[in-house]
Amino acid sequence: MPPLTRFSRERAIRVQRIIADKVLIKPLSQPRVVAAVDVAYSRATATSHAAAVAYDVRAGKIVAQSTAQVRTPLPYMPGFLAFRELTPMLIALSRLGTRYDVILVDGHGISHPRGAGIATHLGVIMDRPTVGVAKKILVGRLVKEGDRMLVYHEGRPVAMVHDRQGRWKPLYVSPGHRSDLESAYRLVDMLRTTPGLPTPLKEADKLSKALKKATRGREEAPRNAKLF
DNA sequence: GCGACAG
DNA sequence: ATCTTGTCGC
Repeated sequence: MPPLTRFSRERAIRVQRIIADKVLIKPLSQPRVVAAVDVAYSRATATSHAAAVAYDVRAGKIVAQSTAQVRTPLPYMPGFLAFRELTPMLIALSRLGTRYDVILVDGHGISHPRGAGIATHLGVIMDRPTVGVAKKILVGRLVKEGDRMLVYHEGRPVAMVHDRQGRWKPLYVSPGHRSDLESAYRLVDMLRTTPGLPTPLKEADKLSKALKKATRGREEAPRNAKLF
C-alpha cells in the first residue's frame, strides 16, 4: 500500500497519546471464546503474514481461523510496533467470522513508554477487550510484590510476570484495553498449559508461519489495495 | 555521550 | 521478527 503519508515519529507519538487516553482498565469477564493474532514476516519480499484464531475455552479447541497478507509498510522500530503490524492483524480478525470475548496479542499493552503498545492500539481501535503477551520487557523495572513479580513504569504496575515459579520462560502480561492486570494474568495462566505461549497464541503463531512457508517464493509481494 | 530497545 | 547448519541436551 502506498502510504497516504510518510511515517512521522512525532505524529505517531501524538497518536499514541490519544490512544493511551482512551484506555479502559477493568476486569475481564469469563471468556467463552478467546481470539489470538500473530504476524510472521518475509523480509525478502516485504510481506507480512497475519493469522487469527478463535479458541473455544470449554471445548478446548480452535473453532475458527483466518489470515491476511499485506506489504510490510515500515521497518521494526521499538515503541512503534503497531504502525508496522496492526493493519494485517485487523484484516485477519475481520475475516474470522465468529464471535469472541477477548483478543490475545503478541506484544505489550500498557507496558509501553507512552502506555500504548500494540495490544492497546488494537483494543482501543476495535473497542474490544485485549491482553498483551510479550516475551521481553519493553519498558519498566521488575518489582517483587509478595508472591508475584510485577513490572513498574512511572510509578504504577503495568505488567505481571508469568513464569510458573521459574520453571518456564517468563512472559510479560499487560492489559491492552477493557482488561486489568489481575484478570489478564489469570487468563494467560489458564491458557498456558505448556512452557511456551498460551494455546491460542501458539496456534496463531504456527498458522502465520505456515502461511509464510506456503507463500515462499511463488508470489509477488502484495501490492495492497488502494483505499480509493 | 551511553545504554536500552515488544516483534 | 528473520536467516540458517550443524550441533548440544533431555
